[in-house]
Amino acid sequence: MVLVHETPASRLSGRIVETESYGGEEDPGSHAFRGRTRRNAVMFGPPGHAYVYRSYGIHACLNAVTDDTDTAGAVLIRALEPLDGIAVMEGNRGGRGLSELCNGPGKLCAALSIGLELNGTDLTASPLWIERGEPAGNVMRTGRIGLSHGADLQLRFAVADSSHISRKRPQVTQ
DNA sequence: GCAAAGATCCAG
DNA sequence: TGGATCTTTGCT
Repeated sequence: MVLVHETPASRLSGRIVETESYGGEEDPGSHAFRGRTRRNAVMFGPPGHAYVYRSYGIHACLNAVTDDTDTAGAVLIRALEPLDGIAVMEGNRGGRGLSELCNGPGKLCAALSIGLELNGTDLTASPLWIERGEPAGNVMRTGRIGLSHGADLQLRFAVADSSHISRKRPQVTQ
C-alpha cells in the first residue's frame, strides 16, 4: 500500500511499511476505549477517512478509519519508505538521512506535510489518499509501541526487511 | 477551573 | 535519560 499526499507544490508519497491497529471500547490502548469524545469522534465516523491527532502536544499522527459508522476502529500509519518528493521531505524534516525521514508516526506526518487540518477528511476525495502498491514482503507481527495499556496485544505489523521502520528488533516476531 | 497523562521526538 | 510542549480528559 502506498500513501500519497498531493500538495500544491509537489506529490509526496511513500510505501507503508509499518502499521498498528486500534479498536474501540474493547481495546484498552485505543483512544476510543472510554467511548466517543470530541477528539476521537472521527474514529466513530464512516470508514475511509483520516483521523489525525496531536501527540504529546507537538506531533501529528495519521490514522485511517477502518470500521463502519458508530464502530470505532482505525489503523495508525507508523512508517513509510519514501517514494515521490524525497527532496521535499528532506526539507520538511531538516535534512535527515533517507531512513530517518518517515520511520515514526510523527516523522512521516512532518515529512508529508500532514497536519491536524486534515483530520476527518475523506481519503477517497481529497489530496490525501492510499493506493494499492506492491505486495509487502516479510511481514512481522509484534506488540504495539508506546502504550501504557494493551501493549501486549500483537497488533503492530511491519515489513521485516525494511530499513524504514521505527524499530529494527521488536519484542516478538512471528 | 485545575491537574495529569499522552499511539513522540530529539538532544545531551 | 530527560525535556519540550499543549491538548484532551476527568475530577473538584
